[in-house]
Amino acid sequence: MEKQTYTRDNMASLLRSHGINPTHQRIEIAYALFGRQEHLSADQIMAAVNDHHSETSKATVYNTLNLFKQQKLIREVIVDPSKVFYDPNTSPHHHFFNLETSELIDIDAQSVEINGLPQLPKGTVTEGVDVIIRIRPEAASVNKSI
Amino acid sequence: MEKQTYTRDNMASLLRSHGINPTHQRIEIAYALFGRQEHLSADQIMAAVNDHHSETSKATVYNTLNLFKQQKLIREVIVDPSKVFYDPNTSPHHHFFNLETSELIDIDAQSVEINGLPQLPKGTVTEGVDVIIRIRPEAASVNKSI
DNA sequence: CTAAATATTAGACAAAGTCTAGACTCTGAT
DNA sequence: ATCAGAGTCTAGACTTTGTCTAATATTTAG
Repeated sequence: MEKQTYTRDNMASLLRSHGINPTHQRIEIAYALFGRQEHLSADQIMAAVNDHHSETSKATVYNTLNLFKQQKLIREVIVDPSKVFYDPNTSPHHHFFNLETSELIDIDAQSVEINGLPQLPKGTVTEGVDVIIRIRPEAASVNKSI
Repeated sequence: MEKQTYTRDNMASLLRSHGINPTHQRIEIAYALFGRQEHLSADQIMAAVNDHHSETSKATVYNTLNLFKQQKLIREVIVDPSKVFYDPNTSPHHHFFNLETSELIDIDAQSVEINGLPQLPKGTVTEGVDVIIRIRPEAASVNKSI
C-alpha cells in the first residue's frame, strides 16, 4: 500500500467529499488528525491546532469533531473513562489499549474473525463491532524476592 | 444454574471474601449492584442507595466503587463517553450496547470465539478482551415513501 | 453591494469524578 | 472507662470534559 501524504490542500477535497464545507479551522483540525494518523483527544487536537498562533476556539474544535463524526470522516474511540479519542482511520479495525499509557494501537479487522455471537436483540440493527484488548506493561520485577 | 438470591447478609461475606471490610455503606452499595444484577452508573447507584433515607455521600460511592473494582468484585464497562457503568458480573463476557437507550446486554464469552488477533505489543500483558456490539433501534419507517 | 445563511467565538454552564480536611467509628491496650 | 490509632465517611471545593448561548464574523448568492 502506498504511503499517502496529507497536505492542507488534500484536506479541502477530503472534506468536500464528505459534504463538509472546508473552512480554515476545519482544514486545520482535519490536518492535525490525518497528518498524524494518530488517535487524539479533543484536548490534544486543540493544542496541535493552536500550537503557533491561537486560531481555533474550544467550541469550534468540539463542533467540528462532532461534525466530522456525523459525516463519517472520523470515528470516536471510547476506551478511556475520562475522554474520547478521535480516530482518522474509519476502515474496520480494532484496538489494543494500554491502560497505563492510554496509548491506542490499531488492529486491522480483516484478519480477525469473530464467531458465535448471538443474534441481535429484536428490533435492533448493528452499528459496528469494537474489540478492545486492554493491555498493560509487563510487571517489571514487582514482587520478586528483595 | 440455580437462581441465587442476594441478601444484605450475603453481601457481608461476599465483601470479606474479596478482602473488603464490610461496612454499612459498602453493603448497601454491593446490594444495589448484586441485588439488581444490572449495569448501573455511579449516579444510579447513589440514587438507589439513598432512595429512602440519605445514607451515603457521593465521595463514598465513588471510593467504594473504585475499591470494589480494585478488589475485582465488580468491573467497569466503558462504552458511554459521558459515564462509566459498573458491572457486578465479573465472569468473562461481552456486551451489546444500545446507542439510543444506553442499555447494556450481556453476551456470555463462552460461546464467542475470536481468531486472528495479532501478538501483543512487546513488553505488555493482556488484561482482558472486550467486545462491544453497538446497536440501535431499527429505523422505524424512516425514508419510506411518504 | 447587500441580505441571508453559515461558521466561529468567549465565556457561562453542566455533569462526572477527585480531593481535602475534618469528623466519626471501631478496636484493642491500659 | 479511657485513650490512641487505624480505618472510614462526609460536605463541599475543585478539576476536567464537553455543551450551550448569544453575539460577531465570514461566506455565498443574487
